[in-house]
Amino acid sequence: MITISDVAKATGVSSSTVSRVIADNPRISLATKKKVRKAMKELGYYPNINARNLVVKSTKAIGVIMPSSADKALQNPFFPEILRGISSVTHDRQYSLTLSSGKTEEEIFTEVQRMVYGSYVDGVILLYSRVNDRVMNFLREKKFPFVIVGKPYEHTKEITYVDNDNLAAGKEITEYLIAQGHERIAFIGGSKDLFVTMDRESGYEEAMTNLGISNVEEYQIHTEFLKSGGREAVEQLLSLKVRPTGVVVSDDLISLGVLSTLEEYGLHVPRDMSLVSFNNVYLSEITRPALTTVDIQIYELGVQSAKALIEKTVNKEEPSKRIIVPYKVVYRDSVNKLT
Amino acid sequence: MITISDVAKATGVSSSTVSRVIADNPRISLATKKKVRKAMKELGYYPNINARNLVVKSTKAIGVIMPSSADKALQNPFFPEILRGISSVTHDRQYSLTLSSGKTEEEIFTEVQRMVYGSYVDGVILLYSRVNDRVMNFLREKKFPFVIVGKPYEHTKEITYVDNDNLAAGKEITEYLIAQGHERIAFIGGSKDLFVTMDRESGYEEAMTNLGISNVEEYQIHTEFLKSGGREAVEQLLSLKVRPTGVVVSDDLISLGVLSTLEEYGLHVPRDMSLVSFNNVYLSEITRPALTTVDIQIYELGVQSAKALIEKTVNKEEPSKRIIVPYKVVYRDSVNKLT
DNA sequence: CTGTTAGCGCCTTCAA
DNA sequence: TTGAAGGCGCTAACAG
Repeated sequence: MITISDVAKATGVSSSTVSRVIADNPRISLATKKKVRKAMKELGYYPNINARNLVVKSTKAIGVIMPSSADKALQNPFFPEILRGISSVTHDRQYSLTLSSGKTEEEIFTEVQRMVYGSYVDGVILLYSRVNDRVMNFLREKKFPFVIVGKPYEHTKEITYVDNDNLAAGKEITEYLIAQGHERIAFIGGSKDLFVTMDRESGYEEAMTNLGISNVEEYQIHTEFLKSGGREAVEQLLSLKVRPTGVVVSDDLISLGVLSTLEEYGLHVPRDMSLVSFNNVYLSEITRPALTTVDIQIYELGVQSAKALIEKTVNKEEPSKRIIVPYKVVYRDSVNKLT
Repeated sequence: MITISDVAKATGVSSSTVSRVIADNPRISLATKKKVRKAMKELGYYPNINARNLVVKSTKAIGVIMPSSADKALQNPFFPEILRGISSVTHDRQYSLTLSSGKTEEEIFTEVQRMVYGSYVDGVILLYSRVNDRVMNFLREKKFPFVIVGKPYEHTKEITYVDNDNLAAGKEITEYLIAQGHERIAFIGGSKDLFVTMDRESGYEEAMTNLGISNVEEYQIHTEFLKSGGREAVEQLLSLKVRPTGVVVSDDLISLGVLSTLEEYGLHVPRDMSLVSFNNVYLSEITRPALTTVDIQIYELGVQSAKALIEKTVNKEEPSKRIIVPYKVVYRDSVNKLT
């Protein structure tokens, strides 16, 4: 490994001068800068990040915490996509990106502890938000910079988070269904204690009551993500004496299962049943029919959260904020207009 | 931040003793060990990773390089899944995991350079393998530890890589189709210069010729991943005077598009067309029909590559090896038995 | 504009 | 079994 003092020697200056050249300190003459840079290039010098981190007490690295991989939800294309967003800004700002996942909540917690205490990272992005989350509490307690993608359970004012207006989105997409003549509309959502689900569902409920259509309890179903997910939910719905004509599904991935089960039962979407959902993951254009879904701009969620976090880490006094990424409904072929 | 000398003071020993306790050095008496550990706990001491890295010249971190995000392929659930595998071993061994992606090949290259020269990581896993890849060449040249998931283009003997026996898999799955009575079998693959595609296709070809069924060139189609992917390929196939009765698709994701297009054209799978593919991504059980596909054990690919890499980093002399993760055909409902 | 000095937190000889 | 001393590579005052 070739160090700062190697290039210092080679150039005949002191190592602090070299250090200043690296930092592009304006008080160094252009002449020496050039000289030093030349030597750096020739010798193939690259700064040792650990040495630097040690002294400046910053790592220029952020940690991204994934939900526990027990959650099959991890398979959601949501994650690669948000990672793409995050990493585009870390790349631009020369930050690095440490990924942390764990099988259990426990594992995740210890990883976060290591990250924080060991100064692995300057801040952390939480890719999930659960009620009363240990990790989040820890971070708050330690006053360690973090941002949440999604909505925090409590202390909303003191936590920076990046989210969509899921309530509005839920409302809008439901109203769209209504506008197409649907009245018996069901809701299929993921786990009840996920905020996304709750918000989207509230939006759905609001739209329904607003239009004087009473919320039928049997029409609101919660299910696991993959596989069994859609299936059970659909079966429940189909067993009802009065079937819905449309359904709002809280995640494209669940829609896939729903679609599949529906077809299995010989029902055609959208003819026999209309479907709308959320996320606009690439899958939603491949399914048949292609899904009408809310594009929540996953990539942008990543970008915003990374930016917000980095700001927080460079300026610890940065006030907490709430960043709402706009959504956009993408109309495709899964909805039928009732006459 | 509380340091080693803080706990030294608190315990009345020297900092070197504390350091040895951390390393669990056997030459320290149990008594002092206990005493020191107690103090560490009370004070909430955690080792500073950068300081340690600086002196031991190792980071206990590995870098994972994703394919350029220009490739829509990134959306493949393959990635979260392999990351899960990798991170399960990094977690176990207390390594950390730095993720690097980039929009362009160029970006990726500079990131890798930073990682390597700046001692961010001890080694690198390449999640893609392209012909004549700059990154790979760089790594080889620098003799920096790395492993490839997939098959390297050249220097196969000197590079450690983790792969499936895609040729055998391609052959087996094709033979299965043949055994079901199919003779006109097409192949739809991703980009031609991806090794996976090539190998799987070779397997397909072998199976066909083995059985004296000549390879029809119009039956071998290459396409982009998402969206348009399946569509074009299918249209090409359907335009043929003699249509195939079965098709081997090189990736579940492409199968989705294929399925969708087929249905659009009013063809029923498997009745009118049988389909088999590769990866056994969770999607393949949700589609209708559920796909018969080769389970390549993505998670395990991740585990193996991480293990191999870590071994390489701790023992630089570790010989290169080729690790083949077994595959397994998962039979579901996308194939029709012709009588 | 540049050099000297000190020190970040930790590990590792070398002595004792 | 433990301490003292030095150094990893870099930056940041403080001088000049």
